[in-house]
Formats: sequence, structure tokens, C-alpha cells
Amino acid sequence: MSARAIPYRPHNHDACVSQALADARAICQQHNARLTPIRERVLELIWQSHKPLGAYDVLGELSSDGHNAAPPTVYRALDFLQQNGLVHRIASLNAFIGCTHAGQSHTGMFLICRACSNVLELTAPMVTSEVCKAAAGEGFRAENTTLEIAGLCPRCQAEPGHD
Amino acid sequence: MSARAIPYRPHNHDACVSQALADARAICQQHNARLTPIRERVLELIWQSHKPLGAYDVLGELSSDGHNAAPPTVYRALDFLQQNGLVHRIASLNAFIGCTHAGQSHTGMFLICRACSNVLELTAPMVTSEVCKAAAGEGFRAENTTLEIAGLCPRCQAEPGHD
DNA sequence: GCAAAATTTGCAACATTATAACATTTGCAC
DNA sequence: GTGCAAATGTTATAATGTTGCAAATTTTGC
Repeated sequence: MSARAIPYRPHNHDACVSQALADARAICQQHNARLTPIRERVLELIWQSHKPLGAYDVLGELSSDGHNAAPPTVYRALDFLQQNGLVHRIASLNAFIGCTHAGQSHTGMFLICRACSNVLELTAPMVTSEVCKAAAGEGFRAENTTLEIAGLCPRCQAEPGHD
Repeated sequence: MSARAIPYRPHNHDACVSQALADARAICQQHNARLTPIRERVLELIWQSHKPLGAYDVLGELSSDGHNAAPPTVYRALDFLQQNGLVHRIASLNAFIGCTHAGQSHTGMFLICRACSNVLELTAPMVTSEVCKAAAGEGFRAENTTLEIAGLCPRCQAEPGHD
């Protein structure tokens, strides 16, 4: 898996999408999980941009496709994709974003720009290790970490209004 | 502000509540903010336990009080309490919990037991500093951090089923 | 005190996000 | 091709959160 583009900066986004889909196919094959057309399509929609997409946004896009979908269709696809580490749910936004570290075991940390909405996923080993240390200090067995940072991305600090 | 009780362990919870209410009164006075009866009552309800309470749970309790409340009443009170640093919203649970560090500027980190639902709020300076470092490394200006750890508290690791 | 202004609350409707329950179809093993 | 498990379709509903405006209360300026 090669270096990732920075979401905040213009880039060849089609490459992001094809990479993500290729990774997904490989990972599902490994897991013996079925990346059905709906699931793949939902993943593709999530990867339309580096902005988190709500379940009902996905639903809307599916409808534009001519697909007669209802909420459970979307939520089931999203559950599947989450199970297989292909998308993350951003709890503070009730929205979903493609995982940029699919296949790597990781604890995601998300930098969410409040101006342009783009999200950068990081793995910050030092953060993870301090979190574990803090939890362990209380005798707590950490299983799942939600770490979401809202703020301003470099681009929006300089000049506002990108999307 | 004295040492805090550990939510996972039995303790004199009335003391938590009165401490929280006393702190709240002091803080609101400082801020020239009005801790009206409704707001105080909502804070008290939130502090019923160390388990996060949903907005509609609060609403239900208000109704049991005989108070004829609608959702906006609760959400407005919760907003006020959040503004003044008296409660936190747990994004991963859509629920609210009393702040155990009211008055101190802090970035909360929450240890959420999936078995007993109790939540411990920590301030972990090393975590905060690593988070800032990681964000800064990307040129990101962090404004607001959501850090929620789900897992098992010490008590529930030993024997399950507490509440 | 008293009227004007600002804040808070009441209230009705509605918007958004997510799930439950059950029927139907599809893919796969044998 | 029969039978089973997984995936999808469909309808309804639950859970969470917001908007907009009117009424009541509190504060402020005088």
C-alpha cells in the first residue's frame, strides 16, 4: 500500500478510489467475505471524497443510481464494511469515511476540518500508547478507542472556504 | 475541589451529587450564567449515577417529576450545561454525563465500561500533549477533542454483571 | 417602581439517524 | 436440483435531535 494523498490538498482522487476498491477486494478475499455489488457500490460512494458521508446521503446516491434502496440496505452495507475495516464511523458526525489504512491493524485518529469537512485519518503510535497507558493506570481494559479531533486544516487556516 | 470517587466502586454517591451541584452554582456565578431550576434539575438527573444518560431519559425523569417537558427543554438545558463545562456529551453513546472536572480547563478522556456502563473521566496530560503533537505534525489546528475508550472496568474484568 | 429589552421556557411540528421484523432472493455445497 | 445459509427487499417504527414562534420570566436602564 503506497503513500496516501492528503485530503486537504487537491489530488488525483480517482486514484484514491481505485486503490480503495482494489484493497477492499483483496481484503474481502482474504477474509472470505463477499464484497457484493451493493457493498462495493456503497464503498465507492463513501470514497467519493474525503468528507464523511451520512448513511442517508449514501441512500440518496443509491436512489439516484436508480436503485430502490431503503435504510437497512445502507446500514447493513456499512456494517459489513466496518466489520472488515474498510470504513470508519465518525461518532461526532454520525457519518462514515473510507479507511485509509485498510488491512493494517490500527487505531484511527481523525482530524476533522470544521471549515472544509475533509478528514485525515492518522495512526499515531505515541498517542495510542499514551492512551493505553492512561487506561491501564486505572486498571481499565481498553478495547475500542474513539479519537476525533475537530479543528482547522492547514489549508483552511490560510484561507477559508474550500470544500 | 477534593479527590473524586471512582465510579466503578460503591461510594457515597450523594456526596458526588451535592459536590457537583455546589460546583455548578459556584461556576455559574463566576460566569454570570443563570442556573435556573430546570437546568439545575437536569444536572441533578445527569448526576443520578456515573452512567451516561440519554436526553430522552432525562426527559422521562422530568415527566415523572410532573414536569410537562418537551425535547427542546432538555436539549437546551444540556446545551447550557455543556457550555458551562458542567456536563459532557459522549458521542459514541449519544448520551450525557456529569463533568468531574468542572471549572478546570481540561480535555476529557472517558473510560466507558461496556459491562456496567459506568464512565470514568480522566485528564491525561500526556495523551493530550501527544494528540496535539500529532495534529501539529499535520499542520492541523486542533480545537476540540473527542476521546472515548470503550472496554472493561477493573470490577467487570474480575466479575461481570455489576451495574 | 416601571417600561423596554433580553433571556428563558412552553409548545407543536418536524428532521435526521438507526433498527426491528419478516418475506424474498441469491449463492453455494452436496 | 435440493437444501441451507447469507444477503437483500420491504414496511414500519424507534431513537435522537432541531426549528420556529409564542408566552412568560428576569434583567436593565431610567
